[in-house]
Amino acid sequence: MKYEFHQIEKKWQKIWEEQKVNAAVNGGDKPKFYALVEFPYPSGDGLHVGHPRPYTALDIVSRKRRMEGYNVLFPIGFDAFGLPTENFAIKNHVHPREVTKRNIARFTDQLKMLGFSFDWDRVVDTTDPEYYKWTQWIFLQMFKKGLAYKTKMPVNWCTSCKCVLANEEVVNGVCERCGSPVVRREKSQWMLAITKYAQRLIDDLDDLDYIERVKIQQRNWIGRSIGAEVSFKTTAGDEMLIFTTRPDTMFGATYMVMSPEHELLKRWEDKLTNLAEVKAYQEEAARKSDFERTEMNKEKTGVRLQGVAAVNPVTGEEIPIFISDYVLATYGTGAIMAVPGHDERDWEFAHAFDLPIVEVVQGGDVTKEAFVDKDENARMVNSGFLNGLSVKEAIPTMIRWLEEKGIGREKVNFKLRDWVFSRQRYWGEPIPIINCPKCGWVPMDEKDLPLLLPDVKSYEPTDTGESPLAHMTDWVKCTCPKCGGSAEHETDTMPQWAGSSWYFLRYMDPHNKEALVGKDAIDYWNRVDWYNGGMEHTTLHLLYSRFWHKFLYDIGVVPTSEPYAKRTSHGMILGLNPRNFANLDPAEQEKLVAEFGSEEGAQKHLTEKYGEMAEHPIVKMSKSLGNVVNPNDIVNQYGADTLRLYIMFIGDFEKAAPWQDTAVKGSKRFLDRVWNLEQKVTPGSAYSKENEASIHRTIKKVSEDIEAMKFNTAIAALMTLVNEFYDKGLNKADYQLLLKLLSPFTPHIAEELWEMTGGEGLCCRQPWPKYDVSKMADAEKTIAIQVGGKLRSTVVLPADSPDDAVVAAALKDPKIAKQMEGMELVKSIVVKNKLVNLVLKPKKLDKPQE
RNA sequence: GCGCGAGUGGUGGAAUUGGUAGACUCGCUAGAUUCAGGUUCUAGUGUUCACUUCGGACGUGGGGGUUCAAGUCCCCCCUCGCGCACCA
Repeated sequence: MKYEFHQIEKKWQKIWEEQKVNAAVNGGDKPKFYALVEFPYPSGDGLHVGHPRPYTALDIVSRKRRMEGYNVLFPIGFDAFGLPTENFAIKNHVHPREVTKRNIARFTDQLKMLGFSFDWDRVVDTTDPEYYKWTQWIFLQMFKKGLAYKTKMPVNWCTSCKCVLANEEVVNGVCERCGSPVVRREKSQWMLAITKYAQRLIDDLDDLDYIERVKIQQRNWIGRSIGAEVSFKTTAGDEMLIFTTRPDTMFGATYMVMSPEHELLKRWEDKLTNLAEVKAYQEEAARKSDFERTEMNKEKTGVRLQGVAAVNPVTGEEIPIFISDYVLATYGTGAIMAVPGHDERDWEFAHAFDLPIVEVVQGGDVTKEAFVDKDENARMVNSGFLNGLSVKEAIPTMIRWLEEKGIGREKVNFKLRDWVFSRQRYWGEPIPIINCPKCGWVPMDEKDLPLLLPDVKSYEPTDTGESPLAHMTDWVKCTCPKCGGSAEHETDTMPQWAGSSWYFLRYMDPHNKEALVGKDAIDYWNRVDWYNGGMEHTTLHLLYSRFWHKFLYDIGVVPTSEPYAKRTSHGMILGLNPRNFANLDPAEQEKLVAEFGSEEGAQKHLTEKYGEMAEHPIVKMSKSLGNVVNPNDIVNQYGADTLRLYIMFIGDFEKAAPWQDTAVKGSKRFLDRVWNLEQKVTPGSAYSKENEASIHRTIKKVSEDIEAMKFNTAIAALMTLVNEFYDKGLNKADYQLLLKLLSPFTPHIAEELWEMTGGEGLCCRQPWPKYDVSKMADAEKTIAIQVGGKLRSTVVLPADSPDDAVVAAALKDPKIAKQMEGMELVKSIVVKNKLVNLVLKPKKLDKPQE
């Protein structure tokens, strides 16, 4: 019989669905396990081969857990609000809802085709009013607690999406999504006060089982620094507040700098004698995009304020104030004390403007460069009452002094900014807030939720920055819930990150009409046990959802302050670059070499033709390069099991890996061999003697590797086992063991062969095999014999042979005997069951050789 | 610049309480089977010298070091990827 994967896969997918083998139950005696993968954005392109990598990984874990007796919740859903759908809808004159429906249907088919063991009765769709009702509800709770507020502020404006972006969505000054330039605009926006949770978001990372690089990235993003806030008197009469991490260096503060946007500047207008110059600089700074402002190695520019100066509180000296765009309005207080001796930027600025540089910490040469080491043991100089103290002592001494004088205090500062939460687009959750001319911003009544998205004729974004909803006068007009007067709905919508910030809770209780999640359900499932997702979400979705969860914890909705016990991350699937010489077909290569003289010449030609990108043999998959792999094609050609196997075998799960079409057939070949192996099976209800040790070793290896996400080596171990079965023969018990181990990876073929060999019930419902360490060891061991650390021979000995027996056997070995000629044994090292190393030295000759 | 990670055959990648480097694939070579096939099987495949045999030398980005023994530990250097980036 042939391995007819198409039929087999359809057959078992149907049976699993009918028998609901993957349904999670809310409650029961089994231990619970909640495995989560990031739900997809249902794009018009359908699934690409990147999707199945994390899905297959947690599918394997989930299937193994079920076999181990867990009640497993492994759900899937769709994060379906967002710009691509809206843009597609605009271009093709279809309603985004229709587009979304079609895309979800397509994704569902594709996901089912791959045999993932999702519980399809728990599918969540963020654009479903029954779902976004609760997204809106959470927003209302945040509003009521003062965590959601509207404020006028400079925002990131994407010139192409015509929409504001959160800081997290701006990458190198361009839009994370479309790559267009981002400019600064003054706009009134809804904000979420994530900064109020900054401390907890950092501290609580310590107890979580996240891979380290995720923790590090979140810590860096939140960016906590400890220092002091100090107010400096000015000659204008008011005070200038600054933040510094180096209060110890205050005696070295020879000037001040504030950002061009600083609010004090407005108040000082009548005192500034060079106001025109100041204004010109402000305008110049405002015109620059984020990218221009943050370009590295930038020359320091600025303007000295004439007419106002500050007073250094420790030295009592009057020092000048500058404005410069190297000081950011959005960090700290938007102003700094400049210590050019001990800060690189200040040093550069001081040099450019010929300002005095004072050394206050010993250890460098401040005439040559800033000495920035925060060496705790370095001594203070030129620092009045701090002189002679170490940096370590000087910091608290200075803070105490500032507190006594009432002009400063210890202060923790964060890089994290509040979250810009409104978008001027159509396809998102409407913000359930009403603008009343009398009462201001008023929350909608909870019982009026969901606030439905209206059907609009045109959802094109506008250049004015107004939401498309603003044109829907009927929808906009409403009555104020507070005073009953006429009022207006907020017309901005929520960002795409809103719906995904709590979706994992909805899976626990997806059909609940009374609450976002029922108490029984949340008490039972508690939180996600294992969450796998992309590194690109570390400072976006992962951070946002932790924030929302902490809020929900604070208002008593969820029982845990953290949503995910464990977080792992997969590497990207890359593609071969068809424009790189190495990836051309041989005929093409030959032709180019003939034409350009050499491979280097040929590559140079390709680089000239296509640009620098052609230099890289492995690149991201992209439509424009035509190297995108569609999982449907692989399934059609080889079957879902082969795709699943290959995508897990491709390499280290956490690292990026290039898709190679030719390598896929190795996985197919393996499954063919598993299939054909059935012909060789002899009767037997216990593991055969000759395979027993290998079987126990393989069970251990596969079990442990799945937990460690080392799927590639787990599969290699299974391949080795199959190779051994071909060599040594196998019985039915051996074969069925193989099928059980294979079942999480390639469930369809495992199920079919299980049935063919007369296995009872379903393979996926068998208990996960156990291993016995005492049965893993071979009776005989191959011992390596080294001389001076170099392998010279091997010898086969009974397991656990005593050291002296090993040495004796080694010395008897003919190859070793040859090595021993003219030498004597100095010492020998034996590593049990592994090797013996003989250390030799030349024999002293008793009599001269003839 | 700072942080994190990584450099191993023709290729994807194994192997770190230091203990036989290259498991398991792809590719390639030879043979067999089939013979229109992207089929299957057997043997081989790090480089190199010897090649009649035994075998020898070298080999994990480069250079030092520790050790009976180093891909693994220590010091210096180079390259690449990712993240952050004037954060006071």
